[in-house]
Amino acid sequence: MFAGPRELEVSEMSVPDPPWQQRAARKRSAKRPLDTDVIVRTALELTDREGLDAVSMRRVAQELGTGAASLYAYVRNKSELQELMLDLVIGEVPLPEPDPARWEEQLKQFARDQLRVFTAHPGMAQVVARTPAPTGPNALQVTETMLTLLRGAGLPDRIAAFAVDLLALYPNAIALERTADFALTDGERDERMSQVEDYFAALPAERFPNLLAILPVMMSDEGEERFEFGLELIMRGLRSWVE
Amino acid sequence: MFAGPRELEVSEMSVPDPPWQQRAARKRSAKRPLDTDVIVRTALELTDREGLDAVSMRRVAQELGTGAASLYAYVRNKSELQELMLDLVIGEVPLPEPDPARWEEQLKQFARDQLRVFTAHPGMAQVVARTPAPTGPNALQVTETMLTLLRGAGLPDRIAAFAVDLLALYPNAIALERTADFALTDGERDERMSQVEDYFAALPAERFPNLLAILPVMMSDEGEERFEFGLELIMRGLRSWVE
DNA sequence: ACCTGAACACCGTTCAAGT
DNA sequence: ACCTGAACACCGTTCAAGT
Repeated sequence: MFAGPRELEVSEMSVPDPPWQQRAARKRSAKRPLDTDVIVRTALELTDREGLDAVSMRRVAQELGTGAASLYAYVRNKSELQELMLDLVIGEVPLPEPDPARWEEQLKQFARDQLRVFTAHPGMAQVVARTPAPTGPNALQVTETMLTLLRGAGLPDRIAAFAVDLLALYPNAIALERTADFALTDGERDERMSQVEDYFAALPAERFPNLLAILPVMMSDEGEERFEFGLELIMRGLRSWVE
Repeated sequence: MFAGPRELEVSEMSVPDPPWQQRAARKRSAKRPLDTDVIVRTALELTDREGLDAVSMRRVAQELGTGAASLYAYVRNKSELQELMLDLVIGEVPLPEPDPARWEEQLKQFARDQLRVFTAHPGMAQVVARTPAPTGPNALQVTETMLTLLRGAGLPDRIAAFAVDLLALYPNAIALERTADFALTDGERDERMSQVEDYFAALPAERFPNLLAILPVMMSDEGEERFEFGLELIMRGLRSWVE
């Protein structure tokens, strides 16, 4: 496995090159033989800038000054590359020091951090949705910590096992929603938004009385409150199983 | 808009052609000019057989005996085609006659039906995740009915607005998970499963004590109970907001 | 032993040219 | 007015041929 983001590489700890050497340094790094790590990081940087859909084997190779075929020496296929990217991303979710007394707040914060991290890497939430059970080292560490909190709270093992799934599912589903329109420009987003608003407002009141009654609430811009509502609902549900 | 599945077309109500006329009938139908409806239905049939990833504009056109370019007279682009497919699928979710006394059970059944329908059309859950707010006629009807149940239960409008989102999000996220490995053969699925199991079992006990303690529960095949747990959790959470 | 150009079998979308 | 062949600019992946 490649090094997760919590481990610093030697190169990251050293002093930066002075400006007059940077051109040479870049050239050297371009000529340095590939390895899995640099491929995965390059793919992730491209994701951050242009979204996962723009990350093709060809684009990543181009970014590294080589051809797509060369990547296949280090990565089985595109799907494996995405799973490696995924574990790198999961590694950015901060791990709390489990404090049984604050289990609810710590689990909520976990979910908030997960949402934040996946929103910063547009499209990576799709990879989670496609990956049955993430088994990278960072994913395992996250799961272990969540289980510590859930079992420490006094939840039965069976409930804890279900809950750990649910607590990963929810922020990921929201991240999926929030990064869905990443490819759209702000103008296109606004246009779509006002079109939807007009369309809803024009619905026949006799067929959609509840929808129209609730329209102002649905259209109000409270994405964050909506997410927090879901978290609070999950916590209230979990509390009911604490023995 | 094209006709939803709840409306019968004339052709569907008529008696089937006798066998000796069917070849001619098929030929005629192959020559009949395209329309949006037949394109959407063909795309959905292809999805059911081979999964959404196999549904390209070219494949759909081929199925209809024409070229991809011809589809663009009836459908703006691939994304619009998928949104039309989505509303057709949502139309398969049965609408209950709202009974305020049974709001919890009716909402649960809604979620179960949504999961079932989206599992039957592998990949369509991805389209939901990508579509900010489905606005097709069938989607609107589903939302209206859910809101009737939620408001009828005595939930405040704000909570009802949040809850209707959550109640669509959850079965969809599970459907996404369940249809993720549609492209895999049964053999590949089993192989992956047993690999994951071996991998988990080999983890160092001192670093992952909770994960290992809970492994039997996580590996037990209770996907349905897991889904029902989430439903029950949502209901317990919602109950706490009933005024 | 390692790397890669070129090829294969695909994409979504556009548009000039046909009927 | 309607339809579509061919083209454009892309894909993921393989493999023979090069160094």
